[in-house]
Amino acid sequence: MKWTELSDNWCPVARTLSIVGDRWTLLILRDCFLGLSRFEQFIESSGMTRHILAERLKRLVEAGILERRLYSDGPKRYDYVLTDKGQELAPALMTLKDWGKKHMPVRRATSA
Amino acid sequence: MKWTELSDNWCPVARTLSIVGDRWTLLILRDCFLGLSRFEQFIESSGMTRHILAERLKRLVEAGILERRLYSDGPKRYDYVLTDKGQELAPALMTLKDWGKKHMPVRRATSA
DNA sequence: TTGCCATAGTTCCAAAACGAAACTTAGGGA
DNA sequence: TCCCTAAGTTTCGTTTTGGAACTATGGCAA
Repeated sequence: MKWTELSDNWCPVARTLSIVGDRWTLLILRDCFLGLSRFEQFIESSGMTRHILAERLKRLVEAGILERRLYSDGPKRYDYVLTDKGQELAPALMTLKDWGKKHMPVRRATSA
Repeated sequence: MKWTELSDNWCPVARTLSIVGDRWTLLILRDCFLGLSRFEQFIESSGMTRHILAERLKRLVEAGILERRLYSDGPKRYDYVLTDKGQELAPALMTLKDWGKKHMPVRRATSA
């Protein structure tokens, strides 16, 4: 079974994961909760490649979790902000944060 | 940057995701919380391939989230149970469940 | 004692996703 | 005119995934 087919699974956890349960998506959302909204900011903060970021942002917008917003006419530039639906993922991020603080101590410093 | 390098990230969310933030891992844990513990049960419940399941179980055991437990001598058989560390992921699963129930309605029934 | 069954994996291979780096597009400003 | 910013897109080699078949170990029944 492919992972994408989970979107219609009987289990709400599986349905949620069909959107946010891959390698980087929740990290983008973390950045949103930290107040970041632009492409280059996500790149710098998360360390993911532009390629993947672009694809994930597209999916998050389609899913109604982020909104793509024109912030500069002139050279047209867009940024990304959480919708209400996206905001409601805050508790999930909090629980993951709490678990990480308790159970995943840092071994050595990294740049990102 | 590779996703596995997140284990030493400054951010506890990132560190957590370096273990549970890939395509099937949280679904295995969901099954554990539902009381499942055996290889064939995970296969049937989640729909993932044996290949991936074996790899994920190994990582979860290494991470101290599951314990591999001999449940039958005779033909040596092992099952997998949550450690205390694993149990503490319950709140995360709950928040993902709640979000899914609210924001990801089912469109059509599926077998799994 | 032979042969089938259950259960937990492993192996193989093709297809899809990822990662790194270069390239593109659309103005702004010196 | 030329370089800069910022949001992507393209290309291509590597890694991961998905599907299916295969292996290992012993129980049990004929």
